[in-house]
Amino acid sequence: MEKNNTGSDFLHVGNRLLEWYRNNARDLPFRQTKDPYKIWICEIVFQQTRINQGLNHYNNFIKRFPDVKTLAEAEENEVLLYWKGLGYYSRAINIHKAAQQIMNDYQGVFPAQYEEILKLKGVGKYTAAAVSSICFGGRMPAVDGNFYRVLSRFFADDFDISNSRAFTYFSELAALVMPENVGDFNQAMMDIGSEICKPKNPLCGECPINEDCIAFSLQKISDYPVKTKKVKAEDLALTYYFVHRNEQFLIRQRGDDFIWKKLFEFPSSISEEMEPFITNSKTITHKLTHKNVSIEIFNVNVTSETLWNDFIAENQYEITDIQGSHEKSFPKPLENYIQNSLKD
DNA sequence: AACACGGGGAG
DNA sequence: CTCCCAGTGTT
Repeated sequence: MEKNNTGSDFLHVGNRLLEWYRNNARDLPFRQTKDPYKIWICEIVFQQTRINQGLNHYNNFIKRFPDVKTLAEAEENEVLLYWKGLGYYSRAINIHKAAQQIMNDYQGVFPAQYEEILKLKGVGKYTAAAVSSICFGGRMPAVDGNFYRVLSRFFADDFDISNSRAFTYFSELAALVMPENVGDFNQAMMDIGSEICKPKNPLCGECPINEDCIAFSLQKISDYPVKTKKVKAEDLALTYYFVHRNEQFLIRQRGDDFIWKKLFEFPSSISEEMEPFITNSKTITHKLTHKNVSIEIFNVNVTSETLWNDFIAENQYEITDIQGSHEKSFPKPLENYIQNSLKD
């Protein structure tokens, strides 16, 4: 029996995954490069994000910010603009800070060591393992949701993936099947997980390792992975005023706490004198992972120049053109609201 | 150790 | 509707 350097009897499994990957790898823009900058960006973009959902954002981002230096020198708001609609906006803030870290702490040269990559803002164990293995021959498994699913099924292992020790636990399982080429192995696991070993209706008949898959042999695929923790969404009610005059409207930038970090929004209140200018209101419901958001937006058409100027003087709102609003990063529901207002 | 953080697509 | 996705930071 062949053994790999962990002493396990599963070397052939890793090799079958690599062979499958050579013939079935998805043709993705970041598959033709080992530029650590591009691999890093793609790892961040695709955190908790399907490939189809983030592909345009990735391509646009790389086109505008082709290297670390360009990104580090950009304004944070422009980085956020390229992240608009992707969600988890702290990723954009951190990716920008990390670029500046690389300029300041590593003379602009992307660090090659796992431990150094891990120090970058927004880079955790998964991303550090992925970048170091794909670009620098590192040997850490890039344990993500795909690893949890593939390995829990392969070993029919009921370890709870919502347990905070799951990353370490499945890293050890991964080491049992990990071949010499860890970079390709990590990418092979991602593709197997998304194309074959899918959450629902997996294509076990086409799986290159189905002969050794215990859950498959037991017809218990749907029992894995085990995940006990359920997220409950709470209600969140927001009120906004779309205060506009002469094709312009008022906005302000959110803080870096709570939801929609650093994105722009409308005023949450108006003065009493403004109330007569409210023409209508609209309630939008929007689902976030942890919140059911209900947004009531009042349309305020300020026909009085005096009141418009007074309101702006009394508050620190920014004035922006409705036509040019695509140059700011708004939360998705507000983005949609602005787009609809353009049609009127 | 537990929780917050977006948005979209599949079933 | 529910689940889950190339996870990380904070408390």
